[in-house]
Amino acid sequence: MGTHERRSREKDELRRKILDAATRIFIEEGYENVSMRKIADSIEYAPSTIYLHFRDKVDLVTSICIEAFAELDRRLDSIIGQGLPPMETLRLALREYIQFGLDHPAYYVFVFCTPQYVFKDIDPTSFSNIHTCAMGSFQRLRTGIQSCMTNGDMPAGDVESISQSIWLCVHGVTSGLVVDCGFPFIDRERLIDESLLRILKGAA
Amino acid sequence: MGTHERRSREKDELRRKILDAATRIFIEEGYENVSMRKIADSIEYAPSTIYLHFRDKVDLVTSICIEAFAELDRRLDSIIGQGLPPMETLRLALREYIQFGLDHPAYYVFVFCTPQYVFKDIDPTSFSNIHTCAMGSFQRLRTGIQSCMTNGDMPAGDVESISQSIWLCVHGVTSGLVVDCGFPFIDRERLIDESLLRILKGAA
DNA sequence: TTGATTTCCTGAACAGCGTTCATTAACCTG
DNA sequence: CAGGTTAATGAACGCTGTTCAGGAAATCAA
Repeated sequence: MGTHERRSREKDELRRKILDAATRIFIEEGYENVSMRKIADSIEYAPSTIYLHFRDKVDLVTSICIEAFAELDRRLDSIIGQGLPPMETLRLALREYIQFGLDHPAYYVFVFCTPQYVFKDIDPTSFSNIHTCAMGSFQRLRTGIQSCMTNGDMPAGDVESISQSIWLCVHGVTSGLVVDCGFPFIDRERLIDESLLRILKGAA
Repeated sequence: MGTHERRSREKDELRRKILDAATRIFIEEGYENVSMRKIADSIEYAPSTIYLHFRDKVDLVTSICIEAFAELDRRLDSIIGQGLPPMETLRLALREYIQFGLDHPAYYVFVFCTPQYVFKDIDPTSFSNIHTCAMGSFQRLRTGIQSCMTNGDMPAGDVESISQSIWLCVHGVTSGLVVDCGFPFIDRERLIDESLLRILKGAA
């Protein structure tokens, strides 16, 4: 009696359809412009149907972001796995982090540039889920810094403090370019590369 | 015949009342939670009256931010005016910049962390006004860097490139702490101070 | 003191939003 | 086929920014 299985498969398929439709809108127009009605229209269901699969809009968009940030972790792991010198690995990984932000502006802004008051009256678990996204990547940064110290490329010191400093700076480069607040930046590639060199020089 | 003058004074006063009411809500609840109806209620006017003084919500909030960032420029000028060594002046000014962001989270997030798609369908002049805010402060940074080079504290180089790098990093520290995306940061003061030292070390 | 004119302000309306919930329709089980 | 379960919906609630025809009040000219 595979009825159960088929039903739950159909349920998963609809969930997938919702996620895909929402992702398309989210990527193109950002969180604020994702609307439950737009999603529903595009998959030809009623808006209320979405609530059978997601608690609320934040829960839906968070699910999208979790998938995307898993992709970041894969990219980072692929760099780490190349067995390059610690300092070079670190630089490439940070470069990849920035590139990920530039490639997925809506995701990056939603997770790292959206203040809490935008998520007024939402389930706290939805909120904490958002930041589970980032913790995996940060753990990789911490490990990378540790390797640099062990290898003698960086003076021994408080790994946590240095990791957070470096993340803040790299986050600044990423968010500054992603948000694009109308500032007349110089050539992107050059700005990113020179910024990274300076950030690593400051830590070494 | 001071009628004209009185009338235009009354007009200014109402504009002021709107700005003050909006500022209160903006500070407490952020851009997204500012509503024309809330503002109107709190000053006992009809929502439509606000549109006689401001083109739209973005125009209103932008006016608020321009006032606030003028305050930042004053703070920076007061530091610059102390005649300290260039490097020390630079460090203190950057510290003040970060502090300004922490003191005025709603302002900082609105100007520097809000992507363009949030301002969909708005007058382009409203948008460009937002970033006029920041240009003054950035010009001061550029001058400060130039002084450091002239003084021999920094190797001669592309002032624009270094200024933008440093701003991106300092912006990262500010926005990272202001947005507070749930990350377990170490002690704020220490994180800020150590980050600043590393940023300046990377440029020197 | 009139009447005309300008200025200020408003109420209602439009189109959109996230979300809830009673009700219906479809399906599976026995 | 009856009973029960599940899926999906339409209508509604209370918000949002914004527009605009119309009214009220203050000013000006005669």
